Amino acid sequence: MDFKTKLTNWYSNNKRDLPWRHTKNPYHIWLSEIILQQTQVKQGLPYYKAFIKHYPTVFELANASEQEVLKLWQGLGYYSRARNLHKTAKHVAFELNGNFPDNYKDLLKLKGVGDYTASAIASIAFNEVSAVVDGNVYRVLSRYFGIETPINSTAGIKKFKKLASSLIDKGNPAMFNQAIMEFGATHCKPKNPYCIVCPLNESCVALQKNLIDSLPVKLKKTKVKTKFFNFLVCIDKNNKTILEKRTSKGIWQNLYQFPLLESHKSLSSEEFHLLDLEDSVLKNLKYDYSLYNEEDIIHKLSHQHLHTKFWIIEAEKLTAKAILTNEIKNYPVPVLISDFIESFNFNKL
DNA sequence: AATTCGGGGGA
DNA sequence: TCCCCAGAATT
Repeated sequence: MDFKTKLTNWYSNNKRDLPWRHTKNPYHIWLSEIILQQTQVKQGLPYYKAFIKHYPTVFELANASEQEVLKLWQGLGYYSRARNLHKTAKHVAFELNGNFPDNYKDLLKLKGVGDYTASAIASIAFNEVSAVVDGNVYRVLSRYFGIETPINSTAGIKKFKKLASSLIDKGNPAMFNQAIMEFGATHCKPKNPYCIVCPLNESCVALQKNLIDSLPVKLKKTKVKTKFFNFLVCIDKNNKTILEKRTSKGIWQNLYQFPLLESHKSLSSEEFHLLDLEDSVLKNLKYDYSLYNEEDIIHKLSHQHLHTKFWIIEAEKLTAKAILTNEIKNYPVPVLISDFIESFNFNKL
């Protein structure tokens, strides 16, 4: 038996029952692939179900507001995926009459669709022979063939795409692509893979050479930066508060938060005045303040550690853009903010 | 070629 | 802690 036969046989006996495996609807396949980018099935599954329920077709998604889409995406991370999802839905619905492109080349033109996702949709929804290369494929192929080229180098990206293309089952590209990914996800795992009972173990180079734990090779990532965030949680006698939209580039674009002031260090309660309050929502306002958390809440992103303090600001009457605190739930917010909102009882004041 | 985008979970 | 996850876009 050759590589693809052993792999697809394993898949037939071991695949998980997942909702997007019961359809060839390009909208459903596309939605699942966007959600699953850099996201484990367990984490993405409830979001997939929620999106299908709220937006049964690409037209409902296209007609939704970006804020509503981001709210439904809240907690999943990489929010550019949600913004691009919405843009592409509008494009498909209004420019392409609701029809997704049906081939790799044209799928690649869609916002948020790169090499992996274009191959995935083309093969799974349209049976095009186009090999996917995701994190699972890198791991399976680097181990089986004993390839030490870094998977995130230009040479590695080309080599593994070419190798996967040479292995794909041209008679059933949809099954082969899903099989190799599923095999990587549940069998040829990063830690403690099931080599003893592996259908490919007789010919796996990494297993023979004891390289399982050192493959795949990956270039080291950049180091994490530390930032100090101070959120101003304003509350007035009318039970109103202030949320601001993050409009600039960077993390959490188009999500909402309490007014934010950054500092160069973690501030104590006595150092509140070190914040640049002149240019903040507190300008020309009488207020009392208190520190909600003495210890920094450290919110860890992949490339930033956010040392966070929440300052409770009580005022007589907030001006301008204040909203009722019971309306907060309508706004998409980062997990850091939603965790605070959950722990802080606005109604007690 | 490197960096920037989140958040959850495993060992 | 560190690493990984059905990667893409930007610099």
